[in-house]
Amino acid sequence: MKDEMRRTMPLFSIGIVKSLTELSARQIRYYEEHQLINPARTEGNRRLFSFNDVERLLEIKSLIEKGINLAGIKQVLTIQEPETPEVTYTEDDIQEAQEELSEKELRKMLKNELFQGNRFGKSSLRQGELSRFFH
DNA sequence: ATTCTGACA
DNA sequence: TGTCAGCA
Repeated sequence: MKDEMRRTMPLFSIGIVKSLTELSARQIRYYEEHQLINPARTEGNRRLFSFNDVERLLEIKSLIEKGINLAGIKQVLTIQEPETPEVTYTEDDIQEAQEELSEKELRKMLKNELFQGNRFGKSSLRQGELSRFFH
């Protein structure tokens, strides 16, 4: 599996992204409205975020914390083109990827979290949202 | 239970 | 941005 595929694969619900980024659902949806991210959708219209989306959100968050407004962020981040018919993932692809999500990638994300100044390991991991990713 | 869109005391 | 409504 190519690396690009690994990070564009739609995997996370907005709930997981909320705990991963410490951003509110309101903010995440708002940033999407302004084309800062373009998460995929399930048949039921639920958003599915990729590693790329989460990384972009973390970048957006850090910029917001530095007092930069959306106009400024749009200048910093390359605006993502809405529909990109590049690659299409079947639900089986997504389901399989969510099950095979490696610990290595999670480490990378957790590392990013720490780098961004967030802290896990505590109550931020409600229920077991991420437990299924640990084999 | 969770997420979605629209709206605003 | 928060939050509540009314759906799916």
